[in-house]
Amino acid sequence: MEAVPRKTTIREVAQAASVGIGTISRVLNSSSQVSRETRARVLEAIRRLGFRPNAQARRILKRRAEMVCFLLSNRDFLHPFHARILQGVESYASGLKQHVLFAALHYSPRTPPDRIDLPPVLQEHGLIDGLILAGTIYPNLLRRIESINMPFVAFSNNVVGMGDEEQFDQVGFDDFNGTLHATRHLIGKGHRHIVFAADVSYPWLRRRFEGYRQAMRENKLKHVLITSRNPQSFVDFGQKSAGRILSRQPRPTAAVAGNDEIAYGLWRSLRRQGVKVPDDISLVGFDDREEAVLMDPPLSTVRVDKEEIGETCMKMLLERLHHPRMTFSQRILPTEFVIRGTVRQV
Amino acid sequence: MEAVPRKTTIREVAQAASVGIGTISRVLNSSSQVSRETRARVLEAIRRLGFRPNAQARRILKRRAEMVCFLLSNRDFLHPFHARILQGVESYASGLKQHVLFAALHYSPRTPPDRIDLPPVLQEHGLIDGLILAGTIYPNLLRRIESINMPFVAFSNNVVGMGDEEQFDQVGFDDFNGTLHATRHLIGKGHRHIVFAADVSYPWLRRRFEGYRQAMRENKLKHVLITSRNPQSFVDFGQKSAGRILSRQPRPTAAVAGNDEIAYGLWRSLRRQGVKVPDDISLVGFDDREEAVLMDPPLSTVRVDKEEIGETCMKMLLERLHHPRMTFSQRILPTEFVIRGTVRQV
DNA sequence: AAAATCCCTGGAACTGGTTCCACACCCTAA
DNA sequence: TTAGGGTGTGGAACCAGTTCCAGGGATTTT
Repeated sequence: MEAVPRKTTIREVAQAASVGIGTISRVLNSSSQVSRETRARVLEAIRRLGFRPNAQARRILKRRAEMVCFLLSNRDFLHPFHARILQGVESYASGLKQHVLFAALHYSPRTPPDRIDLPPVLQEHGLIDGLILAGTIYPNLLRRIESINMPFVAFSNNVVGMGDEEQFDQVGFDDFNGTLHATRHLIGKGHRHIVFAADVSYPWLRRRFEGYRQAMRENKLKHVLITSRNPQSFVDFGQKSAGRILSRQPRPTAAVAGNDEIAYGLWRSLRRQGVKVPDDISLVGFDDREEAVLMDPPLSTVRVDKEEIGETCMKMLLERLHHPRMTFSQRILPTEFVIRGTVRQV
Repeated sequence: MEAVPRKTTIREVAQAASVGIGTISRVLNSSSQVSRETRARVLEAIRRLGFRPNAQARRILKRRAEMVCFLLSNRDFLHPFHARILQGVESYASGLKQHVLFAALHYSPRTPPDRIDLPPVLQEHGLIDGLILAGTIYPNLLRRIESINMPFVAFSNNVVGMGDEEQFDQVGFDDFNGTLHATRHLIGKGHRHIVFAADVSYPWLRRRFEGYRQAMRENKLKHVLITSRNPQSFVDFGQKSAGRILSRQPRPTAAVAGNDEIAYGLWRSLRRQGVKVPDDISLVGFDDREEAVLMDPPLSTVRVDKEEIGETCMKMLLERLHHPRMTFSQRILPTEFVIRGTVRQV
């Protein structure tokens, strides 16, 4: 490897400006203890020599990396949903001169914590100050993170198998109220036979189901859960659910899908069978992914502000770093039902 | 801010193992010059004290950050396309213990280079070794990057307004041959009246148009370029193009869209007007975005291996870092036409 | 006029690693 | 027996910053 050319150091600048090294440091950190003339002379020398302070050296002394890691776990790919969270993290972070590292991790929920092979960023020490966990999170990963004493905040909607006694900083959005309002909207439009389609073994889909059930119960309506066998994906789950919905007597006039992908699968399969959305059946989704607007008609769905989730994660992590002993907090961000074209009045 | 607890240092480990500090360093860097017994004693002390070497300190001496920045410019959001490139960068990088920082930048092509406000990562010095540029790249950004002497590799497909004399490392995929093969495929299926829909003022769409034109020319067919006015987006462009395609005499039997989004808009608008794809008109796209498979029928399109682009960018950047004086290189990755359901035999 | 205070400045000591040189020790060759 | 070579080890010097203390000079207070 070729040698990297040596850069100008603080001592050379000090020499050039005929001041001490301490003064240079004070100018760089805009401490007020420098007279106007000295500051001007130093700044001029800095400009002339093209000096740029070395970030690493400062970090050693500050004991802060001013860097956090966004860790995406168990996703074959950075979906737009998480991409937007990352974007939220980055845009908030960069305003505070904090940097964001991206890393991915694949692990099994059954691997013992100490066997989880963390990405290189987490193996080194002092590289990052904290961690934002996104993707599917199982208890063993949390144990592992705790074992290396790394402060973290988790995007909590995809947390699986965690007991209530678990304590950590988390940011999520309101699954329950999301479907509660969506379902109320359907009921308000005159629908009575409304089904819910999702695999409720996922905790977040279970919470959405409970929101739906609550809305049905408060209107004395019967709730119906539609599932399907061995789906290959959420879209496939939706496709397979369509038949089950149509075969019910009386035929439901509306369906609440556990997420937009299920809604998409449902929509596609219904359309193929000549069932029109929303003329024959109304449909609502959850998440407000990009595909929702692209559907025809565009999907009415529960919007989640992903950027805000990212921003809140970053904010909370910084608080944690400033106050390590602070009690853990949990933030649930509100959702919003967006009315597009897949719900009709009956 | 609360004080961060001091960590064990190499000197404490040296004391505990009754050896010199140099020996600890040698053990850490698995240099062979350490006897078996000494190494064992040191490792034991490291384990007992829970010592983890400070990454920053090493970086100062090595003059390498072992970190690169993935810079996404002028995108309102990290689309799946670029997300996959990032993923490719990260997965290749992490195998080599290199880290990837994510940053976003918005700038105008008309801002003078020295006025471009670079993200914090690039303002600090020594934080990263190099840069991977993705998103839309104008010459002024390159000037700016060059002015801070930061080695970089650009994802070249979205480079705009660059003269041929411009020299820099770039990785791209083959726009020209992509549409060339796609169009040949249509011709092979018996199509004669084939149009191309895109705004060719984008250099990459222009190259795709040229590939299409080449295929038409070599078969002595007339090429037709469809554009539309003031589109709000690529999808909208496609929607607005549908009418123009249908009004042509004789009516085209196939359309090559400049990208999948245009294809999607086209498909949606055609379907609304009762024109069936592929029965009435065949359609091919470009990029193979996630939406392509979701369309109904799924879209035949030109696949681009985004992960490979990312991987190649990272590989090339590392080469550049190892050999700063190496001549610039340009890699064009091949594309592949994937046959799905939007092309029929005529 | 002397003492106290304030502002500004220089630079030694420090951060936590790596590098390199000197040296001790053992083994082999002259 | 002595010279020469290889291996293993200690630790000073270094990297490029920050921190802090001591001290000089100007200004204000006593």
